[in-house]
Amino acid sequence: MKKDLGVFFDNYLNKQPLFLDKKALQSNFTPANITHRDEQIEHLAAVLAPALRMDKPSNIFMYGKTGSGKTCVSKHVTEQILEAAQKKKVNLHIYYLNCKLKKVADTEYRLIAELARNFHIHIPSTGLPTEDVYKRFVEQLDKEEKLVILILDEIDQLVSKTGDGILYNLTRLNGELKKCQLSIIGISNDLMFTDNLDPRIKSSLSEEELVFPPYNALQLQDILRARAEIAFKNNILESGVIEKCAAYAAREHGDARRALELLRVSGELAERKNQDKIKINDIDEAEEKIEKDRVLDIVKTQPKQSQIALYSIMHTCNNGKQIFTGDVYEQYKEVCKIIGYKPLTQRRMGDIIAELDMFGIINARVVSKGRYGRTKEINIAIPSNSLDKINVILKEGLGI
DNA sequence: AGGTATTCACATGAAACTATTCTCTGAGTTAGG
DNA sequence: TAACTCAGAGAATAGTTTCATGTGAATACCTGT
Repeated sequence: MKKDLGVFFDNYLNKQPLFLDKKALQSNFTPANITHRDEQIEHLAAVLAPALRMDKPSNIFMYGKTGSGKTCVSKHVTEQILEAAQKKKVNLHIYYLNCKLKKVADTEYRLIAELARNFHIHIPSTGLPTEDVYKRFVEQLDKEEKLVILILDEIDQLVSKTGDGILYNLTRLNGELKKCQLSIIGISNDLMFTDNLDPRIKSSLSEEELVFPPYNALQLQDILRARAEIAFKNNILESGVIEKCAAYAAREHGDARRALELLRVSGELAERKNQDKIKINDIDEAEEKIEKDRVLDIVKTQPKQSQIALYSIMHTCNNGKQIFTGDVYEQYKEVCKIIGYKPLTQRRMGDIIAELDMFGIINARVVSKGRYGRTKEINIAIPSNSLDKINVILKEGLGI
């Protein structure tokens, strides 16, 4: 049976959109002027400025929680300095790499390979010793006189995963380079990151440091207003909307990214409901939706074994009773038998449970029951109204 | 009663293993001169 | 003899397994009063 959607689409097109330019609320948007980050911008610019005279800028380290403007500031400053360099005909290259990107830059090999690819060297995704990749990279770099600034975002993730050898190698690279010079800008979410770093690396890498304090609610409001100006038509925000978004995000260590997302999703919801204004309770709805989508997305993209684990947890966890690792493992083995999967070891199970905990899908807390051992106490952390949906997804995915 | 020793049921760590994907190298093969 | 083919050695990586060691506190076991 085919339903005539013509009317629906006509309605959609006739509708006045609330958005003028949705891009301004998306996370990769770099606004022309950044609010409340003047100090950091100036500092970063001052550190990088020597590049315009072909002097190597100091390495710099930037700390700050997520959504405190680190990436934004660095992009802003580097764009401008690139422009200036072009005018002055300075051979300056700037590369931005997010070390968290799976399959792109999350290991030493891939990081260097990705850099090398920026210089148009073909590096295969595997098969080469890492040393060779370095060699090829250095060769290419050193072909002409130039300055390279490397921005490594979320560098803490990379180091915690693969150790600090990469940083050592990178800082050492300057010694091997004859014509070319390399500066590193490290960006980290973890404020304690350099504490457990080799002191030599630490000193050479953080010649300069830049701290990004979290935004407070008022600053978030300013940011939101500036972006809303670009993103929305005039007068479609009910009063108090900005304030509430800011307040929500301020609660979460001043994460501007969250605030913007909240505003965007609120707008989308309002638009879908054919409202001509964004109302305050759209925000609550938006927050719920964001959380729900996040969880759903995680559940869907988990590997099968994790899904089985989660399914087992959900089915052991009936009627809110306390459950422990052992219970889950027993149930898990049952489920595996039913759907014909080879069960993993309990050791692995423990890790999977820890992963699910990290995602915030479950809460797992180590408790000691004295004589009766030590284990993890597990609770489901999903709001009950999306439990059913997740159950369906899991059953579908596992073919039960 | 108060103190210490045990003991449980896993947690947590490190290293080794497996399977897959992909490269490089050099021996053997082929085809043209 | 140069070009080609192809097997074998070796890397990177994700996901595990194996082995080893750690651990918080309820209980069992003393000990002296």
